Amino acid sequence: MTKDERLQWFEATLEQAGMRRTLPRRILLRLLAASESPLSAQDIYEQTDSDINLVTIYRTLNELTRLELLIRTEFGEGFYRYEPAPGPSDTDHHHHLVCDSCGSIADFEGCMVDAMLTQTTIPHNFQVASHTLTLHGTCERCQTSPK
Amino acid sequence: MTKDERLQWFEATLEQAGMRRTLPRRILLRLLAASESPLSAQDIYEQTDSDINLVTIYRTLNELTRLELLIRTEFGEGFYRYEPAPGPSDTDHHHHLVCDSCGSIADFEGCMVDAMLTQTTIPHNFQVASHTLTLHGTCERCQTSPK
DNA sequence: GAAAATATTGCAATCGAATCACTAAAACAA
DNA sequence: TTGTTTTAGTGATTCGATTGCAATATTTTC
Repeated sequence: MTKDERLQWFEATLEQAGMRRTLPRRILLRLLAASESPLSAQDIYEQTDSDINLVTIYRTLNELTRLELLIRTEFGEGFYRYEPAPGPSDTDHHHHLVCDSCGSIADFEGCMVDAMLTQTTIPHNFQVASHTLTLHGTCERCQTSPK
Repeated sequence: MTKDERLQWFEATLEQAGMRRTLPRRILLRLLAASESPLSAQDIYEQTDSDINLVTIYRTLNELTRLELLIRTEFGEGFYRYEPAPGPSDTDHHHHLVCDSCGSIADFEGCMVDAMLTQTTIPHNFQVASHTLTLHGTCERCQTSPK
């Protein structure tokens, strides 16, 4: 999914939901799309030099998550982090490697949970819609020089 | 792992850590061990009829988690839930099915993530120590009568 | 393009989960 | 029992996140 495609999808989804295209929403999604790793509300607040009110950031994050334009994940830090959703064609989703030593979060492409699930019996007729997988451990840097 | 084995392991770990065997710790672990699904601090507080101070519950949960006697997980509700750790022989760990409709949390035995990881290249030489997998979707009850 | 309609933002206050500092109490060792 | 150390309880506080309301900005309509 290219950057333009993503933006177009974003605009279309807003339109469809009857929501207005406002500066905070655009700034926020642009920031998230450009980020290497998931951002917290506080991260975004700081990266915008406090131009956008923190309340607006929280509200926007909630709305965009509800529209499934963002994915919200908790990595054991006590707050949520957000990142752009993989898009309607859910072929390229990824998961995360969390370093328990330094807290860094890296992407982990090539998820095979879906393939795995086809060969497994899910109890209670539970209908799986999505999944979250997070690998915890030690990143390369911390293996050589632990903090 | 039987109930007795678990209790023994619990006592031994406390002893080893130089921690004392106190009533709150025993009550708390007994409650968690008896529960079908992960409990929050608030859950425990209510189930003990407020006999144990909430601060003590939080502190105890943190300590037991640090000793790896408990596992802490966030299921998207905004707070943590706790459950007994699978034990030193990490063969029988499980994951969870979270119903996005009613919020129920069920266990999901038979994880094959570890097996999966042996056939996958983890980027950046990341050393995996553990993982968390949560399946979201709709439980049987909510499929027939959605809330 | 200007004005009306209404969605959205910002501010102040608030909530709820979780933590801290401190004192009182309980568990263990001698 | 006595003394030492850990642990529990109390009150205050922090921090992430939410809410009500007035002010503002975006879209719609003329």
